[in-house]
Amino acid sequence: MMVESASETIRSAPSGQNGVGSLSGQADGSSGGATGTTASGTGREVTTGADSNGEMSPAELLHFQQQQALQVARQFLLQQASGLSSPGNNDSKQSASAVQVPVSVAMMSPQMLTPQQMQQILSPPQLQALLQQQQALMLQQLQEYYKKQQEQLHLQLLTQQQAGKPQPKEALGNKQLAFQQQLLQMQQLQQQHLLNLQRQGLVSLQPNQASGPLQTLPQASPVSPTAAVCPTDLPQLWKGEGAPGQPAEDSVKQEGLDLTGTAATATSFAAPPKVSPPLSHHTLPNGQPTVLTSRRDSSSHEETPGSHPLYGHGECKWPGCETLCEDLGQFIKHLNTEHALDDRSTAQCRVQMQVVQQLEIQLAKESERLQAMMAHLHMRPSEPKPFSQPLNPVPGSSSFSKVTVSAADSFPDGLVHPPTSAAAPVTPLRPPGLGSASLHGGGPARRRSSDKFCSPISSELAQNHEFYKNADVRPPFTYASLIRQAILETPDRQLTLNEIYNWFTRMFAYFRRNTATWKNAVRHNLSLHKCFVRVENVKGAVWTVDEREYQKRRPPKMTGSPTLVKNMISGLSYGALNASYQAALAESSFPLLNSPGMLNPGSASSLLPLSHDDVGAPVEPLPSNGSSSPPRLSPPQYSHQVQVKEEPAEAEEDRQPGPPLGAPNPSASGPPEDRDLEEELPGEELS
DNA sequence: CTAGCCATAAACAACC
DNA sequence: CGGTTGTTTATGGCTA
Repeated sequence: MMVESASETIRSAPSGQNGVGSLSGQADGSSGGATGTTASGTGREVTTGADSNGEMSPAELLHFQQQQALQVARQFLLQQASGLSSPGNNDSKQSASAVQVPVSVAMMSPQMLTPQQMQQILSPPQLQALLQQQQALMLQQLQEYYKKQQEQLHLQLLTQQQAGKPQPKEALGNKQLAFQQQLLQMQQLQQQHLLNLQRQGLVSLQPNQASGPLQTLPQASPVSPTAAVCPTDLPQLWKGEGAPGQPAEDSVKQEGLDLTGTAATATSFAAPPKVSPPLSHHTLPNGQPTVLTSRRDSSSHEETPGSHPLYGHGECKWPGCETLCEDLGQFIKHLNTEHALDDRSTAQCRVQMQVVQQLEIQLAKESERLQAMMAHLHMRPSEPKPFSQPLNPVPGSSSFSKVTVSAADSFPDGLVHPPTSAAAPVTPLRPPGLGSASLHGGGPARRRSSDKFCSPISSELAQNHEFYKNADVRPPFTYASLIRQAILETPDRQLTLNEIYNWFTRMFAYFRRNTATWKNAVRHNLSLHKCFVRVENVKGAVWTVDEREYQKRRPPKMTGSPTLVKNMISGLSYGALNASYQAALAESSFPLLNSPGMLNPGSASSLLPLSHDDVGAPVEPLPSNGSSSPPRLSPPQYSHQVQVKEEPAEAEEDRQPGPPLGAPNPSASGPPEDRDLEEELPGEELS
C-alpha cells in the first residue's frame, strides 16, 4: 500500500517538482496539520445508561469497571505514545532541508510511517533490537494491565455473587463466562502479539502459551472471525519485515538506506521550520506528570515511583539502549546526550509509535467486542463510542487552529500536528459502522444491494460521525456525496464554498489537513458535477444541490463504492490508521455495529446510540416512508445531523422522503420549498 | 479493451 | 499583489 501511495505521490511530482515543492500546499499536507486532537467531540452522549433504570446493577458496575480499565489502558498507551512523539517532533527541524526527498515519504505524517520505512531508516540490527525492546516492554505493560483488569473482574464477580442481587443465576453465569472469555481474549491478544513477533523473527519467545484458546465466543458466530482476524492485524503493519524480496520496497530502499540519509528523509514529513525546544524540555515535563501515574501502576513493584518513564531498573529504557545509569540525574544526562534530537531517535520513536498504535488498535477491538458482548447480555446498550476521553474539545467553529493540544504536539508551522500519539488513540478505533457502508464489496456485513443507491452516506456518517470527526480517517465517500451532504444539512440547503470547507473540516478530522488538496477537489467537484448548482445570493454565491441530477448519476456509482473505498483505504494513510481501517474492513465480522439489521430490532436500536433514526436508513427494513428502497434518496439525505439542532432543516428533510420527492425519483422535482433549487432547476434539468 | 467514476494536480480567469 | 472562487484540462487508478 505504501508503495502505492508512493507512486501516486510521485506521479504528480514530474509535472513540476519545484512547483509542487514550493506550493506550500504540499507542505501543508505533508506536515499533517491539525488533526484528530481537535476534534470536537460533541459529547453527545446518547443515553449511555439513561435508558431505563437509575440504579446500577452489578452488571453495570462491572461494565463501568471494564470501561475504566480499558480507558486506563488506553490512556496509558496514549501516554506512551505522546511521550515519544515529542522527541520525534524535535527532530523534524533538522529535516526541514531534506524536504526534497521522496515526496511520498515526506507526505507521511509520523504515524504513517510504515514498517518498511522504519526499516529503511534503521539498520536491521537496530530495528531488531529496537523492536525486541519495545515488544518486551509493551508486553510487560500489557500483561500488567491485563492482570489488573482480571483482578478487577474477579473482584467484581465476587462482589456480585455476594451481593446476591436479584440476578438470575443463569445470567450471571453467562456473564461470567463471557467475561472470562473476554479476559482470555485479552490474554490472547498478548499471545498474538508474541506470535506475530515470532513470525517476524524478531523475538524468540516460546510460543508455548500462544495456543489460541477461545474461539468459543458465547453466541455470536459471526463474531468469532474477529478473533481469527486479529492475528493478521499486526503482521499487516509489520509485514515486510523479513521479506527481502518485495520489489516495490526495493526500489524505495535504493533511495537511501543509511540512517544519515534516509532518516532525514523520513523526518521531513514533519514540520519544516524550527521546532520546539530541545529534547530535555520534552522528556522531562512531558513524561513526568503524565507517565508517572500510569507508570506507577505498572511498575509499582520494583521501580522508583518518581523515576522517568524511560528509566527503570537502573537502566535506560530507550529502545535498544539499556545503558546503565546510576540515578535519574545521570539518566537524564544520558538521555539528552545519547537520545537527543536526531534522526535516529526520531525513527525509533516512530517504531514505538507503531507498536503503540497496534496495541491500541487491538485494545480498541477487544473493548468493542466486550461492549458488544455486554450489550448482548443486556447489561447495557453498547456504546460504540470509541473515543472517550482524550480529545474532543468542542471545535469552536473558528478557534479551530487553536485546538487544545499538548505543547508537545503543536508544531512550529502553526499546524497542529497529528501527534501520532494523540491521534493514535483515536485512529485505532475503527468506525463502528464503517463496514456497513464501505463493505458493499463483500463483507459479511453486506447490505442489500439496493442500499447502494440509498445514500449510505448520511446514515453512515451519522453513525460514525464521532469517528470521522476525531479520527484521521478518510471518509469512504466521494467528494460529491460529501458536498451534497454538507449542503443538505443546512436549513436552506445552500452553502458558500467556504461554508462547505468548514463543514468538511468540522466533520472530518481527515480534512483538517491536506487542505490544498481537498479544497481543490471540492471546488473541482462543485464545478464539474451538474448536480451542484451555483446560485448568486445576497451574500455572494452559494452552492445548492440538484437532487435529480445527483440521483441521475447515482446508479453507476454509489457512495462507498468498492472502488472508492479501496482508494480511500489506500490513501487512508500509511499507518496504523490504515491498518486499523483495513482491519476493520476485514473484520466486517462485527455484526453488532456493522449491520444493525442483523440484530433483532430491539437490541439493534440499543446498540446504536448514535441515532436510531439512522438505523432506519441504512437498514432498509424500515419502510418508514413507504417506497424506501431505490428511489428514496432523500431521507438519508440528512436525517442524520447527528448534531441535531437544525430543526427546521430536519423538518424539511422529513418532508422530502415522504410524498414530495421521496418516492418517484426522477420525476419528483424537489420539494416546493426549494426555491433555490427551483431557480436552478430549469436550466440544469435539461442538461 | 472501453467507458464511467473518481481523485489529484494544475493552469487560468475573475473577483475581492 | 495575493488570496479566493470557479472552470477546465490532464492523468491515472478502478470497476463493470
